[in-house]
Amino acid sequence: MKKYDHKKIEKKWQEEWEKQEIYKTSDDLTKKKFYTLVEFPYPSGTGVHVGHAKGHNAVDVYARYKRMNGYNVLIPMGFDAFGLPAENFAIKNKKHPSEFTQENINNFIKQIKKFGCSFDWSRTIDTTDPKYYKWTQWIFLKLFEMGLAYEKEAPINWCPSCKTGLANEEVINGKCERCDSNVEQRNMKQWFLKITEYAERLIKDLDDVNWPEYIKTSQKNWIGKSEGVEIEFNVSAEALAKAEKITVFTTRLDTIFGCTYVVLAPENKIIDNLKSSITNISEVEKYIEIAKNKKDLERTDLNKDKSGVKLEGIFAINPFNNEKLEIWVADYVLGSYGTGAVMAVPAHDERDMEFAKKYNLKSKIVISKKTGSIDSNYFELSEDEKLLSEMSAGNYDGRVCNSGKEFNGLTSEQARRIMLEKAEKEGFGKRKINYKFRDWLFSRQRYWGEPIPIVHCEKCGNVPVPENELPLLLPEVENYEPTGTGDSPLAAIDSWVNTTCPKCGCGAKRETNTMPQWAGSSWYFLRYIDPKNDKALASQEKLKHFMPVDIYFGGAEHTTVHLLYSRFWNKVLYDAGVVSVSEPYKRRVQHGLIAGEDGRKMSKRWGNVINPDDVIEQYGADTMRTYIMFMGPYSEGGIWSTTAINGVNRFINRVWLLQDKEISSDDDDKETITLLHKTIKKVGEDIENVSYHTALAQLMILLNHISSKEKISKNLFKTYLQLLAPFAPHITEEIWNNINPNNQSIHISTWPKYNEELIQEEDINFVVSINGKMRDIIKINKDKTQDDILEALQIKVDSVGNVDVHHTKLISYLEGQNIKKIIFVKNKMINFVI
RNA sequence: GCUGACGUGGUGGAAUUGGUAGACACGCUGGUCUAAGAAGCCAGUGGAGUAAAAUCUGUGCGAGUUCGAGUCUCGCCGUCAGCACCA
Repeated sequence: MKKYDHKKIEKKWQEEWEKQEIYKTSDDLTKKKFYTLVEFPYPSGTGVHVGHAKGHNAVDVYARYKRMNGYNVLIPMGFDAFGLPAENFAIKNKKHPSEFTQENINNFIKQIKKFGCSFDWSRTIDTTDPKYYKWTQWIFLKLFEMGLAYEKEAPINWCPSCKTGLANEEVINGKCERCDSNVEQRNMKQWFLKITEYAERLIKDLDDVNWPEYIKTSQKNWIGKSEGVEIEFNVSAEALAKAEKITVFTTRLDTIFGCTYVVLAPENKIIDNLKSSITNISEVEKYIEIAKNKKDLERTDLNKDKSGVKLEGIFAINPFNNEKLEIWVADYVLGSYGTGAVMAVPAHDERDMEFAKKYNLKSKIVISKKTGSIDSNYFELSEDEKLLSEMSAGNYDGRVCNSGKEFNGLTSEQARRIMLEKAEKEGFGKRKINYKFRDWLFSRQRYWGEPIPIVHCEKCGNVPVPENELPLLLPEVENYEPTGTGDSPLAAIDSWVNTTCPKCGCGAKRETNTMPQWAGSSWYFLRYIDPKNDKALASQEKLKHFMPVDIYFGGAEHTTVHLLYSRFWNKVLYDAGVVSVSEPYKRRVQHGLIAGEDGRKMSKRWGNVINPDDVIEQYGADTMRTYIMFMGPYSEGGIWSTTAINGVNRFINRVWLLQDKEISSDDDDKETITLLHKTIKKVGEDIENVSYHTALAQLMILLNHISSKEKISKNLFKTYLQLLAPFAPHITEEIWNNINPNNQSIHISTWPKYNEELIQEEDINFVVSINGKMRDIIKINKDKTQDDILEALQIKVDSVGNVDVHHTKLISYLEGQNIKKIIFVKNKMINFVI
């Protein structure tokens, strides 16, 4: 047999498959569908990297397996092409970003095609194509119409280097996700999407999807649901024009009798209302000014010393016991969460404790571990430091004490319920749910994004661009550079900005901000279903048929960004009656990063980047695909190894050499048949579980076995090729055609079935152990009883445990011993306890 | 700090319900082929021990449950990921 020439053969089949259109998804809605998806790439100038190869090949293995199982598989590929690199390139080279984008897309297609994946290229999408973003804009109008898109002046995250606003999801540890610059706060009028309105459903519907638990937990943490109570404290002061109240949010109403002061965030507006009564107002204002000037990072640094100022001359009244409480302003309380005010209970909260210690404030224990018998009054914090630090740390539930007859002795949980009832009845408190995450900041001050289809009219306010005027095209602009003033480059094009109001016809101005990069990817999975439709984002019928995505492959970096945003958009479209499922992705599989050979993240800087093109050139796509899938569990990362890929290349070449075997018309021997059926079962199950590395290990075991045979049956050979076909599509197709000339492609052949009866081996390895230690293994027919085994071992045990043994290996262990017990597990083992 | 996951040879990693630990592969060692090398192919490969066996020991550390623990329970130690003053 000639050496396997991967260059020639892979090219030949890639062309042949494209010609025959064997991977084209049928629009026949009577066929059972299977929708496999992988995140679409951003077409960067540097081309594809091994991360793409990992995700694309993984989805392809799954798709090929499902296709061979008779499904009409949808496996599309497209490009998420709006974004800063193209824009930065445009700024530098004074060229339109679309030129650069198009070049990169073409290059990506060329490179990805070399992987040999079964993507249906006729469905390719590009988020920057006006025919595509027409529908991105259409969805925005839906959001606007439904009251889910609104404009508001608010402090937002601003990246000084990218010169644009950012969503909270794009800020990592106070830094811009893209460029790592420190993010600043700016007060700006911006567009927001009301994702918080969907918070509850975004949490609850996670119960219905097959996702790894850690992603669900991450999303839940990000949303940060917190159930608690808002309580109003009256403010008492000498000279107050009108009655004022401070509302606090707490999840620990059961500790309210332990409240010894109230803290306001520096941003809390109520301070203005109380101004006239605060005797040290200048000191307070000075503190607020300092706090405002602090960067977010400084304020949220846990290690920093807590600071604050007492508001002299005024008090808050605890509505439960009418105690007069000091009021403080301190920047450890966030203005953006809850009510911007908290009740401080130093004995049961670590942060309050730290603050109280610093300023020598009082504390009181109101939750006891035991029965509520602690009966102390206020005491100095220094008195029992150990006890206090124990109680304040974490969520300390126990029994209520020091809280009045009405409540003492209740469990924390009971107290929360009964106290809330009282608060509601007397009108100073109500149940409240807060979420950590914020509405999605949706406007960007950059050029290369979808224009927001809104017109600002002095008379009519914000008016949507009529649907029939979509797409609202990105205008040509002389300068792509962001202005940095908070205006996008679009604002400089007077002819575009000045327009007429679609409602009243008066002169009006266009919105000049663009959408963030996340917009196009928030719904792309819907467009693949019907990519050429110009009447709707996709036809209702097709959406109903193909949604949801059955399995979605991608990277771990999208856990709380893309995955959350796209779930939100899908739900909005579900509510709008556009899509028929409320969760877009039934199953999610995430993979870890492949690191360079030196163990570091692949980067030009380290010179450790592996380029898929080079790997394919050297070994072929089949070897690359198989190697990446064999590296280890798919969800884990891994370290690239040029020696390990050699091993896989050997495996592929040994498959090629199977053609040297004589093909026999006889059946294979029993052992081979058993192993074959075991392999069919395991490979199928492992692919379903995305445990590709163990499927391949099994295929290697079978190959090792048949390599030792002189002859193999045609059926065995064909089946083997089919099992390997999802991983190594080219070489299997070539051999398949060599042994079955003019047959249809292996990739649309029917996946082999296994016979459960043939898997059962007649002879099994039966373990004999003494006191749990393995001492011998005997080969014996299956389904033997304990007596059969004893007989086979030539062992007799009488009723009092005396043993008569002739089995040579066991004599030294059992002779003269008294058997206390025999444990027998059918078809597995027997254990003598002596 | 909190939450979650995980600790198995020189390396990547296997191991239904607790029942032969280390499958498969890399690497390494020896052999074969070769003028030589590369690539193949054959054999070996957790550690200790032996001429070879036998045997002992072994899944981060320490205890426990069990006839039997990589797997279950508790306590440490370590690694990774997410969150990070959210009251």
